[in-house]
Amino acid sequence: MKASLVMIEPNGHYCSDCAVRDFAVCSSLDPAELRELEHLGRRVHFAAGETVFSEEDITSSFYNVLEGVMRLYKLLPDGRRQIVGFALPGDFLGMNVSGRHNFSADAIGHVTVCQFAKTPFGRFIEDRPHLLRRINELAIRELSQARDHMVLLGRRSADEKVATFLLGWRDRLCALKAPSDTVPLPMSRQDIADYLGLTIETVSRTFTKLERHGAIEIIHGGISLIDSARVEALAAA
Amino acid sequence: MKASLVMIEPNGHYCSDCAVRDFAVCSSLDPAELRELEHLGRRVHFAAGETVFSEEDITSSFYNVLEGVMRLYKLLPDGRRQIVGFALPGDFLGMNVSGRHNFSADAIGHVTVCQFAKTPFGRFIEDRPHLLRRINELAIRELSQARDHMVLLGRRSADEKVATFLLGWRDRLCALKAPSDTVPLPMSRQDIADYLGLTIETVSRTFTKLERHGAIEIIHGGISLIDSARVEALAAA
DNA sequence: CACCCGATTTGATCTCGATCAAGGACGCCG
DNA sequence: CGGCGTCCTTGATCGAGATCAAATCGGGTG
Repeated sequence: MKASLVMIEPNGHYCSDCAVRDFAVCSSLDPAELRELEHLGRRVHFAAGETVFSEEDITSSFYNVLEGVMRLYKLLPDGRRQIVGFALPGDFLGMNVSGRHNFSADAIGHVTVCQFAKTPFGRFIEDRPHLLRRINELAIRELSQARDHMVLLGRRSADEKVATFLLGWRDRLCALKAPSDTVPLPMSRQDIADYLGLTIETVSRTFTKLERHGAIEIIHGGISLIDSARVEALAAA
Repeated sequence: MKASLVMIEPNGHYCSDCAVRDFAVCSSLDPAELRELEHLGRRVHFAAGETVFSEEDITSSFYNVLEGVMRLYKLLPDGRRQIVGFALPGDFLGMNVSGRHNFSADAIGHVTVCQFAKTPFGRFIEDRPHLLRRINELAIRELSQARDHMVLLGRRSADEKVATFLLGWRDRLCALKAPSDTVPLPMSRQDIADYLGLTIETVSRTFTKLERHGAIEIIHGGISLIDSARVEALAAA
Protein backbone atom coordinates (compact mmCIF):
# COMPACT_ATOMS: atom_id res chain seq x y z
CA MET A 1 0.00 0.00 0.00
CA LYS A 2 2.87 2.36 0.85
CA ALA A 3 4.85 3.63 -2.08
CA SER A 4 7.82 4.01 0.20
CA LEU A 5 8.28 0.28 0.17
CA VAL A 6 8.98 0.30 -3.55
CA MET A 7 12.52 -0.67 -4.35
CA ILE A 8 14.36 0.26 -7.49
CA GLU A 9 17.46 -1.63 -8.36
CA PRO A 10 19.96 0.94 -9.47
CA ASN A 11 21.79 -1.05 -12.06
CA GLY A 12 22.67 -4.04 -14.11
CA HIS A 13 20.16 -6.61 -15.22
CA TYR A 14 20.30 -8.06 -18.64
CA CYS A 15 17.34 -8.64 -20.93
CA SER A 16 19.24 -11.56 -22.39
CA ASP A 17 18.81 -13.57 -19.20
CA CYS A 18 15.30 -12.36 -18.44
CA ALA A 19 13.00 -15.25 -17.53
CA VAL A 20 9.98 -13.92 -19.38
CA ARG A 21 11.72 -12.78 -22.55
CA ASP A 22 10.04 -15.37 -24.73
CA PHE A 23 6.49 -14.65 -23.55
CA ALA A 24 6.65 -10.90 -23.26
CA VAL A 25 6.57 -8.08 -25.77
CA CYS A 26 10.32 -8.43 -25.97
CA SER A 27 10.00 -11.69 -27.90
CA SER A 28 9.72 -9.57 -31.04
CA LEU A 29 13.12 -7.94 -30.60
CA ASP A 30 16.53 -8.94 -31.91
CA PRO A 31 19.64 -8.99 -29.68
CA ALA A 32 20.74 -5.48 -30.68
CA GLU A 33 17.32 -4.07 -29.84
CA LEU A 34 17.25 -5.92 -26.55
CA ARG A 35 20.51 -4.30 -25.60
CA GLU A 36 19.05 -0.91 -26.41
CA LEU A 37 15.88 -1.68 -24.46
CA GLU A 38 17.96 -2.59 -21.43
CA HIS A 39 18.76 1.08 -20.95
CA LEU A 40 15.10 2.08 -20.96
CA GLY A 41 13.74 -0.37 -18.41
CA ARG A 42 14.48 -0.77 -14.74
CA ARG A 43 13.43 -3.53 -12.42
CA VAL A 44 11.12 -2.43 -9.66
CA HIS A 45 9.91 -4.53 -6.74
CA PHE A 46 6.58 -4.31 -4.96
CA ALA A 47 5.65 -5.94 -1.68
CA ALA A 48 2.39 -7.82 -1.11
CA GLY A 49 -0.58 -5.48 -1.26
CA GLU A 50 1.21 -2.50 -2.75
CA THR A 51 -0.46 -0.60 -5.55
CA VAL A 52 1.54 -0.37 -8.75
CA PHE A 53 -0.79 2.16 -10.37
CA SER A 54 -4.35 3.36 -9.89
CA GLU A 55 -7.25 3.90 -12.23
CA GLU A 56 -7.35 7.47 -13.52
CA ASP A 57 -3.68 8.00 -12.77
CA ILE A 58 -1.90 9.63 -15.65
CA THR A 59 0.07 6.94 -17.42
CA SER A 60 3.76 7.51 -16.93
CA SER A 61 5.10 4.04 -17.58
CA PHE A 62 4.59 0.69 -19.19
CA TYR A 63 5.18 -2.43 -17.15
CA ASN A 64 6.34 -5.87 -18.01
CA VAL A 65 5.56 -8.31 -15.22
CA LEU A 66 8.64 -10.41 -14.39
CA GLU A 67 7.67 -12.20 -11.18
CA GLY A 68 4.57 -12.53 -9.06
CA VAL A 69 0.86 -11.99 -9.56
CA MET A 70 -1.11 -8.77 -9.75
CA ARG A 71 -4.83 -8.07 -9.50
CA LEU A 72 -6.23 -5.62 -12.03
CA TYR A 73 -9.50 -4.07 -10.94
CA LYS A 74 -12.01 -1.29 -11.18
CA LEU A 75 -14.03 0.20 -8.35
CA LEU A 76 -17.52 1.67 -8.38
CA PRO A 77 -18.02 4.88 -6.40
CA ASP A 78 -19.66 2.93 -3.55
CA GLY A 79 -16.73 0.55 -3.26
CA ARG A 80 -17.97 -2.45 -5.18
CA ARG A 81 -14.99 -3.97 -6.93
CA GLN A 82 -14.66 -5.92 -10.15
CA ILE A 83 -11.35 -7.62 -10.82
CA VAL A 84 -10.91 -7.47 -14.59
CA GLY A 85 -7.96 -9.81 -14.66
CA PHE A 86 -4.86 -11.18 -12.98
CA ALA A 87 -1.47 -10.32 -14.43
CA LEU A 88 1.28 -12.94 -14.51
CA PRO A 89 4.92 -12.88 -15.64
CA GLY A 90 5.10 -11.91 -19.30
CA ASP A 91 2.03 -9.68 -19.19
CA PHE A 92 2.39 -6.16 -20.47
CA LEU A 93 0.52 -3.34 -18.71
CA GLY A 94 0.02 0.33 -19.35
CA MET A 95 -1.49 0.47 -22.84
CA ASN A 96 -4.24 3.01 -23.08
CA VAL A 97 -5.65 5.61 -25.37
CA SER A 98 -6.64 8.39 -23.00
CA GLY A 99 -3.30 8.94 -21.28
CA ARG A 100 -4.75 7.52 -18.08
CA HIS A 101 -4.85 4.02 -16.70
CA ASN A 102 -8.27 2.51 -16.95
CA PHE A 103 -7.88 0.14 -14.05
CA SER A 104 -5.84 -0.21 -10.88
CA ALA A 105 -3.15 -2.79 -10.28
CA ASP A 106 -2.02 -4.22 -6.93
CA ALA A 107 0.69 -6.71 -6.16
CA ILE A 108 -0.59 -10.00 -4.71
CA GLY A 109 2.47 -11.23 -2.86
CA HIS A 110 5.87 -10.03 -3.98
CA VAL A 111 6.05 -8.69 -7.53
CA THR A 112 8.89 -7.65 -9.82
CA VAL A 113 8.22 -5.59 -12.91
CA CYS A 114 10.34 -4.19 -15.67
CA GLN A 115 9.25 -0.56 -15.85
CA PHE A 116 9.64 1.62 -18.95
CA ALA A 117 9.07 5.35 -18.88
CA LYS A 118 6.32 6.15 -21.33
CA THR A 119 8.05 8.67 -23.56
CA PRO A 120 11.34 6.89 -24.27
CA PHE A 121 9.52 3.60 -24.73
CA GLY A 122 7.06 5.29 -27.09
CA ARG A 123 9.99 6.63 -29.05
CA PHE A 124 11.55 3.16 -29.08
CA ILE A 125 8.39 1.68 -30.58
CA GLU A 126 8.08 4.49 -33.11
CA ASP A 127 10.30 2.97 -35.77
CA ARG A 128 9.95 -0.67 -34.83
CA PRO A 129 6.73 -1.89 -36.42
CA HIS A 130 7.44 -5.48 -35.37
CA LEU A 131 7.29 -4.41 -31.72
CA LEU A 132 4.07 -2.52 -32.41
CA ARG A 133 2.70 -5.63 -34.08
CA ARG A 134 3.62 -7.66 -31.02
CA ILE A 135 1.90 -5.18 -28.71
CA ASN A 136 -1.15 -5.24 -30.93
CA GLU A 137 -1.16 -9.02 -30.79
CA LEU A 138 -1.12 -8.93 -26.99
CA ALA A 139 -3.96 -6.38 -26.95
CA ILE A 140 -6.08 -8.50 -29.28
CA ARG A 141 -5.43 -11.60 -27.21
CA GLU A 142 -6.53 -9.75 -24.08
CA LEU A 143 -9.61 -8.51 -25.87
CA SER A 144 -10.55 -12.06 -26.68
CA GLN A 145 -10.06 -13.08 -23.05
CA ALA A 146 -12.12 -10.10 -21.94
CA ARG A 147 -14.99 -11.28 -24.11
CA ASP A 148 -14.76 -14.79 -22.73
CA HIS A 149 -14.93 -13.30 -19.27
CA MET A 150 -18.05 -11.31 -20.20
CA VAL A 151 -19.77 -14.57 -21.09
CA LEU A 152 -18.78 -15.99 -17.73
CA LEU A 153 -19.97 -12.93 -15.81
CA GLY A 154 -23.22 -12.52 -17.70
CA ARG A 155 -24.40 -16.03 -18.35
CA ARG A 156 -22.81 -18.63 -16.10
CA SER A 157 -23.90 -20.01 -12.73
CA ALA A 158 -21.74 -19.81 -9.61
CA ASP A 159 -20.61 -23.44 -10.00
CA GLU A 160 -19.67 -22.88 -13.62
CA LYS A 161 -17.83 -19.68 -12.77
CA VAL A 162 -15.68 -21.32 -10.11
CA ALA A 163 -14.94 -24.41 -12.20
CA THR A 164 -14.05 -22.29 -15.24
CA PHE A 165 -11.80 -20.10 -13.12
CA LEU A 166 -9.89 -23.03 -11.64
CA LEU A 167 -9.23 -24.58 -15.04
CA GLY A 168 -8.33 -21.28 -16.67
CA TRP A 169 -5.95 -20.42 -13.86
CA ARG A 170 -4.33 -23.82 -13.99
CA ASP A 171 -3.85 -23.46 -17.74
CA ARG A 172 -2.24 -20.06 -17.41
CA LEU A 173 0.17 -21.38 -14.80
CA CYS A 174 0.93 -24.40 -16.96
CA ALA A 175 2.02 -22.10 -19.76
CA LEU A 176 4.62 -20.62 -17.40
CA LYS A 177 5.93 -23.64 -15.59
CA ALA A 178 5.60 -27.38 -15.28
CA PRO A 179 2.00 -28.59 -15.61
CA SER A 180 0.60 -29.93 -12.37
CA ASP A 181 -2.74 -30.80 -10.85
CA THR A 182 -1.78 -28.82 -7.79
CA VAL A 183 -3.01 -25.31 -8.46
CA PRO A 184 -1.62 -22.55 -6.25
CA LEU A 185 -4.07 -19.76 -5.58
CA PRO A 186 -2.07 -16.77 -4.36
CA MET A 187 -5.13 -14.50 -4.38
CA SER A 188 -7.67 -14.36 -1.55
CA ARG A 189 -11.21 -15.70 -1.69
CA GLN A 190 -12.36 -12.11 -1.87
CA ASP A 191 -10.24 -11.58 -4.98
CA ILE A 192 -11.70 -14.67 -6.60
CA ALA A 193 -15.22 -13.50 -5.72
CA ASP A 194 -14.57 -10.06 -7.20
CA TYR A 195 -13.18 -11.66 -10.34
CA LEU A 196 -16.18 -13.94 -10.80
CA GLY A 197 -18.93 -11.50 -9.84
CA LEU A 198 -19.81 -13.48 -6.70
CA THR A 199 -19.53 -13.01 -2.94
CA ILE A 200 -16.79 -14.49 -0.82
CA GLU A 201 -19.31 -16.80 0.87
CA THR A 202 -20.49 -18.24 -2.44
CA VAL A 203 -16.92 -18.89 -3.56
CA SER A 204 -16.11 -20.59 -0.27
CA ARG A 205 -19.24 -22.73 -0.37
CA THR A 206 -18.61 -23.72 -3.98
CA PHE A 207 -15.04 -24.80 -3.15
CA THR A 208 -16.36 -26.86 -0.26
CA LYS A 209 -19.01 -28.41 -2.48
CA LEU A 210 -16.44 -29.34 -5.13
CA GLU A 211 -14.31 -30.91 -2.41
CA ARG A 212 -17.22 -32.90 -0.96
CA HIS A 213 -17.97 -34.22 -4.44
CA GLY A 214 -14.37 -35.38 -4.77
CA ALA A 215 -13.56 -33.02 -7.62
CA ILE A 216 -10.87 -31.02 -5.83
CA GLU A 217 -9.00 -30.96 -2.57
CA ILE A 218 -8.58 -27.67 -0.76
CA ILE A 219 -4.97 -27.35 0.33
CA HIS A 220 -3.07 -24.55 1.93
CA GLY A 221 -2.61 -21.72 -0.55
CA GLY A 222 -4.42 -23.44 -3.36
CA ILE A 223 -6.33 -26.49 -4.49
CA SER A 224 -5.53 -29.83 -5.95
CA LEU A 225 -7.50 -31.08 -8.95
CA ILE A 226 -8.54 -34.61 -7.97
CA ASP A 227 -11.07 -35.24 -10.71
CA SER A 228 -10.35 -32.70 -13.41
CA ALA A 229 -12.82 -34.35 -15.77
CA ARG A 230 -15.61 -33.55 -13.36
CA VAL A 231 -14.48 -29.95 -13.06
CA GLU A 232 -14.24 -29.69 -16.83
CA ALA A 233 -17.77 -31.04 -17.18
CA LEU A 234 -19.02 -28.37 -14.78
CA ALA A 235 -17.15 -25.65 -16.64
CA ALA A 236 -18.39 -26.77 -20.05
CA ALA A 237 -22.06 -27.00 -19.07
CA MET B 1 -30.00 -15.48 -41.86
CA LYS B 2 -29.56 -16.71 -45.44
CA ALA B 3 -26.24 -15.91 -47.02
CA SER B 4 -27.93 -15.86 -50.40
CA LEU B 5 -29.40 -12.48 -49.56
CA VAL B 6 -25.94 -10.94 -49.42
CA MET B 7 -25.42 -8.37 -52.11
CA ILE B 8 -22.07 -7.26 -53.41
CA GLU B 9 -21.90 -4.09 -55.40
CA PRO B 10 -19.68 -4.84 -58.34
CA ASN B 11 -17.98 -1.51 -58.67
CA GLY B 12 -17.32 2.10 -58.01
CA HIS B 13 -17.53 3.58 -54.55
CA TYR B 14 -15.01 6.10 -53.42
CA CYS B 15 -13.34 6.19 -50.04
CA SER B 16 -13.13 9.94 -50.37
CA ASP B 17 -16.89 10.28 -49.99
CA CYS B 18 -17.27 7.56 -47.38
CA ALA B 19 -19.43 8.69 -44.49
CA VAL B 20 -17.37 6.97 -41.80
CA ARG B 21 -13.92 7.87 -43.08
CA ASP B 22 -13.11 10.13 -40.15
CA PHE B 23 -14.10 7.64 -37.45
CA ALA B 24 -12.80 4.46 -38.98
CA VAL B 25 -9.35 2.94 -39.35
CA CYS B 26 -9.09 4.88 -42.59
CA SER B 27 -8.71 8.15 -40.74
CA SER B 28 -5.00 7.39 -40.52
CA LEU B 29 -4.52 7.28 -44.29
CA ASP B 30 -3.55 10.00 -46.73
CA PRO B 31 -5.40 10.51 -50.06
CA ALA B 32 -2.99 8.40 -52.08
CA GLU B 33 -3.33 5.51 -49.65
CA LEU B 34 -7.10 5.86 -49.65
CA ARG B 35 -7.12 5.50 -53.41
CA GLU B 36 -5.04 2.35 -53.10
CA LEU B 37 -7.32 1.00 -50.38
CA GLU B 38 -10.34 1.52 -52.62
CA HIS B 39 -9.21 -1.40 -54.75
CA LEU B 40 -8.98 -3.74 -51.78
CA GLY B 41 -12.42 -3.17 -50.25
CA ARG B 42 -15.87 -3.84 -51.57
CA ARG B 43 -19.17 -2.76 -50.14
CA VAL B 44 -21.36 -5.63 -49.05
CA HIS B 45 -24.96 -5.43 -47.85
CA PHE B 46 -26.67 -7.61 -45.31
CA ALA B 47 -30.39 -7.78 -44.59
CA ALA B 48 -31.87 -7.77 -41.10
CA GLY B 49 -30.97 -10.91 -39.18
CA GLU B 50 -28.27 -12.12 -41.54
CA THR B 51 -25.04 -13.44 -40.08
CA VAL B 52 -21.90 -11.66 -41.27
CA PHE B 53 -19.53 -14.16 -39.69
CA SER B 54 -19.68 -16.82 -37.00
CA GLU B 55 -17.51 -17.63 -34.03
CA GLU B 56 -14.85 -20.21 -34.91
CA ASP B 57 -15.11 -19.40 -38.63
CA ILE B 58 -11.69 -19.01 -40.16
CA THR B 59 -11.09 -15.30 -40.60
CA SER B 60 -11.08 -14.45 -44.28
CA SER B 61 -11.84 -10.74 -44.10
CA PHE B 62 -11.79 -7.56 -42.11
CA TYR B 63 -14.91 -5.43 -41.99
CA ASN B 64 -15.49 -1.76 -41.64
CA VAL B 65 -19.09 -1.03 -40.68
CA LEU B 66 -20.52 1.71 -42.93
CA GLU B 67 -24.24 1.67 -42.11
CA GLY B 68 -26.49 -0.08 -39.64
CA VAL B 69 -26.03 -1.91 -36.36
CA MET B 70 -24.63 -5.36 -35.67
CA ARG B 71 -24.79 -7.56 -32.61
CA LEU B 72 -21.57 -9.32 -31.63
CA TYR B 73 -22.12 -12.36 -29.45
CA LYS B 74 -20.88 -15.63 -28.10
CA LEU B 75 -22.98 -18.73 -27.41
CA LEU B 76 -22.55 -21.39 -24.77
CA PRO B 77 -23.04 -25.00 -25.88
CA ASP B 78 -26.53 -25.05 -24.33
CA GLY B 79 -27.63 -21.95 -26.22
CA ARG B 80 -27.18 -19.26 -23.59
CA ARG B 81 -26.05 -16.13 -25.38
CA GLN B 82 -23.90 -13.21 -24.28
CA ILE B 83 -23.81 -10.18 -26.53
CA VAL B 84 -20.29 -8.78 -26.15
CA GLY B 85 -21.03 -5.57 -28.00
CA PHE B 86 -22.94 -3.75 -30.70
CA ALA B 87 -21.06 -2.54 -33.76
CA LEU B 88 -21.90 0.82 -35.32
CA PRO B 89 -20.63 2.69 -38.39
CA GLY B 90 -16.89 3.24 -38.08
CA ASP B 91 -16.26 0.05 -36.12
CA PHE B 92 -13.61 -2.29 -37.41
CA LEU B 93 -14.15 -6.04 -37.11
CA GLY B 94 -12.08 -9.10 -37.80
CA MET B 95 -8.95 -8.61 -35.71
CA ASN B 96 -7.83 -11.80 -34.05
CA VAL B 97 -4.77 -13.74 -33.19
CA SER B 98 -5.82 -17.32 -33.78
CA GLY B 99 -6.95 -17.02 -37.37
CA ARG B 100 -10.54 -17.55 -36.28
CA HIS B 101 -13.25 -15.15 -35.27
CA ASN B 102 -13.84 -15.23 -31.56
CA PHE B 103 -17.45 -14.09 -31.71
CA SER B 104 -20.36 -14.10 -34.14
CA ALA B 105 -21.80 -11.03 -35.81
CA ASP B 106 -25.38 -10.54 -37.07
CA ALA B 107 -26.95 -7.61 -38.83
CA ILE B 108 -29.71 -5.89 -36.83
CA GLY B 109 -31.70 -4.23 -39.56
CA HIS B 110 -29.97 -3.45 -42.84
CA VAL B 111 -26.19 -3.25 -42.69
CA THR B 112 -23.51 -2.13 -45.13
CA VAL B 113 -19.90 -3.04 -44.57
CA CYS B 114 -16.68 -2.35 -46.38
CA GLN B 115 -15.08 -5.78 -46.65
CA PHE B 116 -11.35 -6.34 -47.08
CA ALA B 117 -9.89 -9.73 -47.91
CA LYS B 118 -7.48 -10.66 -45.14
CA THR B 119 -4.31 -11.25 -47.15
CA PRO B 120 -4.23 -8.14 -49.33
CA PHE B 121 -5.28 -5.97 -46.40
CA GLY B 122 -2.58 -7.57 -44.26
CA ARG B 123 -0.07 -6.77 -46.95
CA PHE B 124 -1.38 -3.22 -47.13
CA ILE B 125 -0.83 -2.75 -43.37
CA GLU B 126 2.62 -4.32 -43.56
CA ASP B 127 4.54 -1.20 -44.44
CA ARG B 128 2.15 1.37 -43.02
CA PRO B 129 2.89 1.63 -39.31
CA HIS B 130 0.48 4.56 -38.91
CA LEU B 131 -2.40 2.29 -39.96
CA LEU B 132 -1.18 -0.39 -37.59
CA ARG B 133 -1.02 2.23 -34.86
CA ARG B 134 -4.58 3.24 -35.63
CA ILE B 135 -5.76 -0.37 -35.48
CA ASN B 136 -3.94 -0.80 -32.19
CA GLU B 137 -5.64 2.30 -30.86
CA LEU B 138 -9.05 0.90 -31.77
CA ALA B 139 -8.20 -2.43 -30.12
CA ILE B 140 -7.09 -0.71 -26.92
CA ARG B 141 -10.23 1.42 -26.86
CA GLU B 142 -12.35 -1.70 -27.22
CA LEU B 143 -10.39 -3.37 -24.47
CA SER B 144 -11.19 -0.50 -22.17
CA GLN B 145 -14.89 -0.74 -23.05
CA ALA B 146 -14.79 -4.47 -22.50
CA ARG B 147 -13.46 -3.91 -18.98
CA ASP B 148 -16.15 -1.37 -18.25
CA HIS B 149 -18.69 -3.91 -19.38
CA MET B 150 -17.21 -6.53 -17.07
CA VAL B 151 -17.87 -4.20 -14.15
CA LEU B 152 -21.44 -3.80 -15.29
CA LEU B 153 -21.99 -7.53 -15.72
CA GLY B 154 -20.31 -8.56 -12.49
CA ARG B 155 -21.22 -5.84 -10.04
CA ARG B 156 -24.26 -3.80 -11.05
CA SER B 157 -27.96 -4.28 -10.32
CA ALA B 158 -30.57 -4.66 -13.05
CA ASP B 159 -31.65 -1.01 -12.70
CA GLU B 160 -28.07 0.20 -12.96
CA LYS B 161 -27.42 -2.03 -15.94
CA VAL B 162 -30.37 -0.72 -17.90
CA ALA B 163 -29.70 2.92 -17.03
CA THR B 164 -26.03 2.58 -17.92
CA PHE B 165 -26.92 0.91 -21.19
CA LEU B 166 -29.35 3.65 -22.23
CA LEU B 167 -26.87 6.43 -21.53
CA GLY B 168 -23.97 4.60 -23.15
CA TRP B 169 -26.02 3.87 -26.24
CA ARG B 170 -27.20 7.45 -26.48
CA ASP B 171 -23.63 8.68 -26.22
CA ARG B 172 -22.42 6.36 -28.94
CA LEU B 173 -25.18 7.55 -31.25
CA CYS B 174 -24.42 11.18 -30.39
CA ALA B 175 -20.87 10.69 -31.58
CA LEU B 176 -22.24 9.67 -34.98
CA LYS B 177 -25.09 12.10 -35.53
CA ALA B 178 -26.92 14.99 -33.95
CA PRO B 179 -27.31 14.63 -30.20
CA SER B 180 -30.91 14.05 -29.15
CA ASP B 181 -32.83 12.83 -26.15
CA THR B 182 -34.77 10.49 -28.40
CA VAL B 183 -32.76 7.28 -28.38
CA PRO B 184 -33.55 4.75 -31.11
CA LEU B 185 -33.14 1.15 -30.01
CA PRO B 186 -32.90 -0.96 -33.15
CA MET B 187 -32.13 -4.11 -31.17
CA SER B 188 -34.79 -6.30 -29.55
CA ARG B 189 -35.43 -6.57 -25.83
CA GLN B 190 -33.85 -10.01 -26.00
CA ASP B 191 -30.68 -8.47 -27.43
CA ILE B 192 -30.57 -5.91 -24.64
CA ALA B 193 -31.11 -8.66 -22.07
CA ASP B 194 -28.30 -10.76 -23.54
CA TYR B 195 -26.02 -7.73 -23.55
CA LEU B 196 -26.73 -6.89 -19.91
CA GLY B 197 -26.76 -10.42 -18.49
CA LEU B 198 -30.49 -10.25 -17.68
CA THR B 199 -33.70 -11.84 -18.93
CA ILE B 200 -36.06 -10.20 -21.36
CA GLU B 201 -38.70 -9.89 -18.63
CA THR B 202 -36.36 -8.01 -16.31
CA VAL B 203 -35.39 -5.60 -19.09
CA SER B 204 -39.04 -5.01 -19.95
CA ARG B 205 -40.01 -4.46 -16.32
CA THR B 206 -37.11 -2.08 -15.75
CA PHE B 207 -38.09 -0.02 -18.80
CA THR B 208 -41.65 0.15 -17.50
CA LYS B 209 -40.44 1.14 -14.06
CA LEU B 210 -38.27 3.93 -15.48
CA GLU B 211 -41.27 5.15 -17.47
CA ARG B 212 -43.58 5.10 -14.43
CA HIS B 213 -41.01 7.15 -12.52
CA GLY B 214 -40.98 9.71 -15.31
CA ALA B 215 -37.37 9.08 -16.24
CA ILE B 216 -37.99 7.87 -19.79
CA GLU B 217 -40.83 7.45 -22.23
CA ILE B 218 -41.06 4.22 -24.19
CA ILE B 219 -41.72 5.07 -27.81
CA HIS B 220 -41.90 2.95 -30.88
CA GLY B 221 -38.44 1.63 -31.75
CA GLY B 222 -36.71 3.32 -28.88
CA ILE B 223 -37.06 5.49 -25.82
CA SER B 224 -37.05 9.16 -25.03
CA LEU B 225 -34.97 10.45 -22.15
CA ILE B 226 -37.39 12.63 -20.18
CA ASP B 227 -35.32 13.08 -17.04
CA SER B 228 -31.78 12.19 -18.00
CA ALA B 229 -30.45 13.41 -14.64
CA ARG B 230 -32.50 10.73 -12.92
CA VAL B 231 -31.21 8.07 -15.30
CA GLU B 232 -27.66 9.28 -14.76
CA ALA B 233 -28.12 9.08 -11.01
CA LEU B 234 -29.26 5.47 -11.36
CA ALA B 235 -26.32 4.62 -13.60
CA ALA B 236 -23.78 6.27 -11.30
CA ALA B 237 -25.00 4.63 -8.11
C1' DC C 1 -61.04 -5.76 -42.13
C1' DA C 2 -60.13 -10.15 -39.62
C1' DC C 3 -56.63 -13.11 -38.54
C1' DC C 4 -52.02 -14.57 -37.28
C1' DC C 5 -47.59 -14.45 -35.37
C1' DG C 6 -43.75 -12.71 -33.13
C1' DA C 7 -42.37 -9.25 -29.76
C1' DT C 8 -43.38 -7.16 -25.55
C1' DT C 9 -45.59 -6.49 -21.23
C1' DT C 10 -47.52 -7.99 -17.00
C1' DG C 11 -48.48 -11.17 -13.22
C1' DA C 12 -47.45 -15.12 -9.93
C1' DT C 13 -44.12 -17.87 -7.99
C1' DC C 14 -39.61 -19.88 -7.24
C1' DT C 15 -34.66 -20.13 -6.58
C1' DC C 16 -29.89 -19.05 -6.57
C1' DG C 17 -26.84 -16.39 -4.67
C1' DA C 18 -26.67 -12.33 -1.43
C1' DT C 19 -26.84 -10.91 3.14
C1' DC C 20 -26.51 -11.33 8.04
C1' DA C 21 -24.36 -13.69 11.74
C1' DA C 22 -21.41 -16.88 14.11
C1' DG C 23 -17.66 -19.99 14.41
C1' DG C 24 -13.21 -21.96 13.28
C1' DA C 25 -8.30 -21.93 11.62
C1' DC C 26 -3.97 -20.07 11.19
C1' DG C 27 -0.13 -16.96 11.58
C1' DC C 28 2.10 -13.42 14.31
C1' DC C 29 3.87 -11.36 18.24
C1' DG C 30 4.47 -10.41 23.08
C1' DC D 1 2.18 -20.50 25.15
C1' DG D 2 -1.80 -17.47 24.94
C1' DG D 3 -4.11 -13.57 22.84
C1' DC D 4 -5.39 -11.21 18.64
C1' DG D 5 -6.33 -10.08 13.99
C1' DT D 6 -7.28 -11.77 9.44
C1' DC D 7 -9.07 -14.93 6.44
C1' DC D 8 -12.05 -18.63 5.61
C1' DT D 9 -16.00 -21.57 6.46
C1' DT D 10 -20.61 -22.63 7.82
C1' DG D 11 -25.44 -21.73 9.00
C1' DA D 12 -29.94 -19.18 8.69
C1' DT D 13 -32.63 -16.11 6.20
C1' DC D 14 -33.76 -12.81 2.61
C1' DG D 15 -34.65 -10.87 -1.80
C1' DA D 16 -33.44 -9.56 -6.70
C1' DG D 17 -34.02 -11.42 -10.62
C1' DA D 18 -35.26 -15.90 -12.99
C1' DT D 19 -38.84 -18.76 -14.45
C1' DC D 20 -43.41 -20.01 -15.74
C1' DA D 21 -47.63 -18.42 -17.63
C1' DA D 22 -50.85 -15.50 -19.84
C1' DA D 23 -52.48 -11.23 -21.83
C1' DT D 24 -51.64 -7.41 -25.10
C1' DC D 25 -49.70 -5.00 -28.87
C1' DG D 26 -48.67 -4.19 -33.64
C1' DG D 27 -47.46 -5.17 -38.10
C1' DG D 28 -48.12 -8.06 -42.12
C1' DT D 29 -51.20 -10.84 -45.04
C1' DG D 30 -55.11 -12.89 -47.47
